[in-house]
Amino acid sequence: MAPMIHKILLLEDHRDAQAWLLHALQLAFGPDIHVDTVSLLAESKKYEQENSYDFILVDLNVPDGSGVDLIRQFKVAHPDRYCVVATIFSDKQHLFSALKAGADGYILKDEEREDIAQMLGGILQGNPPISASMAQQMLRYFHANFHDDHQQVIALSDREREVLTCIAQGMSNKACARELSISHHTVSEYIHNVYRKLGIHSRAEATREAIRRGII
Amino acid sequence: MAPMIHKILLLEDHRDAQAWLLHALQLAFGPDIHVDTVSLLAESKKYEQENSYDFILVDLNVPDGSGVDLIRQFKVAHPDRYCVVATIFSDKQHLFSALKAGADGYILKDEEREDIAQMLGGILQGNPPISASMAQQMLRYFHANFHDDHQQVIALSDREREVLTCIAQGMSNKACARELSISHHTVSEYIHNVYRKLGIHSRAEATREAIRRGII
DNA sequence: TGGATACCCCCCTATCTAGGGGGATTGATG
DNA sequence: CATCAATCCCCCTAGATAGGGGGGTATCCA
Repeated sequence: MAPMIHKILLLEDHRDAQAWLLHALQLAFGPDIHVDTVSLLAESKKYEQENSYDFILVDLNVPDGSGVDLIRQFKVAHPDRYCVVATIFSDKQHLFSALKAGADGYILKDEEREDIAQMLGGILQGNPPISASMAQQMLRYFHANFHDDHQQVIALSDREREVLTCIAQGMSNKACARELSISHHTVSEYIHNVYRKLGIHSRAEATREAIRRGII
Repeated sequence: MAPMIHKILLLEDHRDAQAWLLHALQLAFGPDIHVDTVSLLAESKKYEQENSYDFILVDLNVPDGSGVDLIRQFKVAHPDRYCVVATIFSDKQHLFSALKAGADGYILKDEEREDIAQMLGGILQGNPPISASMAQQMLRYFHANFHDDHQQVIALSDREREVLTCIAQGMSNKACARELSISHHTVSEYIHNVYRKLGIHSRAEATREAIRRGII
């Protein structure tokens, strides 16, 4: 990852927040960093293309779009450089769309400036700058699947699992039969068994189950 | 969440690590905590059932099984109490299986004792105790899907997306028609369009696409 | 000897898939 | 203003497929 952070792009449309975040950046990375501050998404994407930033700090709601677009552009071009969100949005939609776009951190602007600076600086030691409540959200994401996961897994036979794998990938019964070198009547029967065991009644549900079980 | 932490269960089979973690717990939560220390999974599960702990600190590899089982048991019984992993395993398999089981934190034992204590204590302020490299793993998990996600998303019309949502959940064309209050012939045409746009040919594939796109 | 598993065959009907039509409504563009 | 493209809605037919029911044989293992 980036060993030093000098050249920084800050996307933030509020004057006050600009100054506030700039100060936090200086606290985090020292006084002689170079920070380009822009207020609009379009502007930021242009700057990003024409310069080579070590680090970008991004607000999500800017007047002409979402900072997520900048994150995406930056991370496609520089997957190994850092990109952190600073926002007031604490909902999981904003969080996860930013993370999916490639954000390496997600800070809420209602924190103390010193805390923000410390979190930002931590990135150089490999410590992702993530506000406590956002880290909780991420944990909850993993906890969410756990109920489904550990309840008694209905056992499928090898053949049934193979058939399920095939049809969940969109194969027809005949294709599945060819694949497994059995008759399509037999395939049909296995599917019947799988449906009965899993309590489902259609291929779409079978696909969902297969994905949920990690079979495909 | 738990306002105070008094009664703690520590599952850890190494003598040295027991003392080390006990000390970290005292640094984090004060000297007058009560800590039951056990070395075996079976023992820990028994203790957990017979007592009411505010907090459990769990090693993953104990001689008679995996600490994940204790986490699961504890979190099923007390979803609102804290459970943190302390381990030497830094791979994502161990991490994610612990998180799925319900872990609220994941600490690597090669950290400084003061850092461990600080992370543990942070839980009372809602700050999940997660070692830096493990937090990075979690981030990478979300980044992983981003390539699929941002490649040009084939646009579906509102109606097409609604229909896709229905059939991806396993509804028949007729059920979908009832749901959306349109004729099943129309449903059939929308499905046809969706198939064409997404380059698929079956309901199973439609379900996969719908899941991949986050529609269901 | 029963039960679970794997494999095969036949039947039926309902549904789906893929074509072919026909319109109505928007919004942009010349 | 026309008109063009996109979107949305409806109808029809025909063949393929799926889902549910029945029947059977063979193996392996408790």
